[in-house]
Formats: sequence, structure tokens, C-alpha cells
Amino acid sequence: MVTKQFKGLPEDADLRRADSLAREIFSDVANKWAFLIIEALGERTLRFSELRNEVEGISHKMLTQNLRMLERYGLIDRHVHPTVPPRVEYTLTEPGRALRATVDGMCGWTHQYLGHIEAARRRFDD
Amino acid sequence: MVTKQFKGLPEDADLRRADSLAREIFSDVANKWAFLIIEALGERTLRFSELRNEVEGISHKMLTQNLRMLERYGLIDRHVHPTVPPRVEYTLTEPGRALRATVDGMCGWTHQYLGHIEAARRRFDD
DNA sequence: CAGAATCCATTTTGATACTG
DNA sequence: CAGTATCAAAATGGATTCTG
Repeated sequence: MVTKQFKGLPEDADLRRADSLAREIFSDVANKWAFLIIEALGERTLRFSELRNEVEGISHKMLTQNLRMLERYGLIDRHVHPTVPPRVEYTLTEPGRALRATVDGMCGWTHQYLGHIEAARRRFDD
Repeated sequence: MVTKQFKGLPEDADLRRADSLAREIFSDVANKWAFLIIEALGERTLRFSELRNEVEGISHKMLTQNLRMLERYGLIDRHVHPTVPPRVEYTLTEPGRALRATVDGMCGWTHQYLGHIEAARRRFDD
């Protein structure tokens, strides 16, 4: 067994690090733009400008920023065609597609409970 | 058939409204604090102060704000005990529990792909 | 204890201009 | 076309104070 344990250093230091990493990923990815981008990509490959159109309301800057983040975590592949003008295509990776199941679930949930939610909101707002 | 259609007003005005509402809900709920609160509640009922401890790193203000939002959409129930000092308990409603499946899915995903993601990030950061 | 309200620093965001 | 940089405006978040 390979151990990273040193005297006095409990080996669940690894677990704590993993937890804080998990939390970091969770916090970064659980935001509306990331979700909407993942949803938009679905099974397709899309260019930057296509994504800009698909994800309604996203600004140039937010799109770039979130694409970088998703690429950094390996949720999307970025493929640059060496042409002029440049053509850059984005595709979900395996982890990205796996997360899509979650995002799809939330989309379904939203539509399923739309009535409930709208009613609740009206009640709350008096 | 009951229709809301008037002359000149296409009946998919309803659909558009529903879509924009769905989008609003989606955007509000797809944020890390809401997710973490839902995850913390799980099957349990928790008090404000308990939630504050469970959801690591959340501030008093963020907790109140997100609890209001979730209550407004009917994802949680807020029960005030008429005691002094006050005791306020929060519980997931049916729609809230349904959404928990999504949140759980994301938690599972995070842990499942932790290795993938960490490696991808290291690669990206050169 | 729960939470509303205020103030203030920080962050986020959008618009715009610039580059390969 | 895709992306970076910049700057002002807007939103967010935290600390603190005050209330029932």
C-alpha cells in the first residue's frame, strides 16, 4: 500500500483536500451560465458565435469566461480550426455529457413544477 | 375547450410567458447557495442557525436571502414557532424534494469525476 | 434567535475598443 | 471570428446595528 502519511499528519488530509476541491468545482459549475451552456451544447458541437445566439442573454464576456472555466475543468473540448477568420468549436467531453444528465433533470423539473411554483410565488407576494 | 386566444393575439403568447418564467426560475435556483441549502435540508427539518452551520461558508445575509427566494418559489416550508426566543424551521416541500434529485445528481457527479477534473485542470494550467 | 436594514468594499457585468 | 483588455456601472456580499 502506498501511503502519504507522515508522523502526526493524519491521512485524511487527502480527504479534506478532496472535499475542498469538490466544493470548489461545485461552486464554480453550479451557476446559471454554465448550466445553460451545457444545455445548449447537448449532443452538438457549436461555435462561439452560435453559442452566443443559443444562450439567450449571455454577453460576450460571460460566454468566454464560462467557456474557459468549463474547458479548464475538462467539461468541454475546444477545437480551433487554423483558418482565417478563425473558427472555434466547442463540444461536451465525457464528464460534460455526464453532467448534462443533471442539467437536463433540472430543466425537466422546472417545466414540471412551473404551475406549482408560479402559484407559490403569487401566494408569497400577496 | 377553454381558450385564452383573442383576435390578433397568438395563443403561444402563453408559451412565451411560460418560457420566460421557466428561465427566471432556472436562473434563480441554479446557484451554489440554493443548491447547498437544498442539499443540507435533505430529509431533515433544520433551524436557521443549524442551516448556518451546515452550509459551510454561507453568511447570515446570503442564507436569509436564499431562504426567502426558495420559500417564495415554494421549494421550502418555513415554520415559525411562536416562542421566545423565536424558533424557525425549514423543510423541503414536494417540489423541493424533487429538485433534490438534481442536486444529489450533481454532488455524485462532482465526486465521481473529481480525478478527471483535477487532472484536466492541472493540464490546463500548464 | 431570526431577520430586516444600513453601510461600504469587492466583485461582477456589460459596453466598447483593440488584436491576430 | 474569436478573444483580450479596459473602464464605468451595477450587483453582490459581509459586517454591523437594531428589532420583536
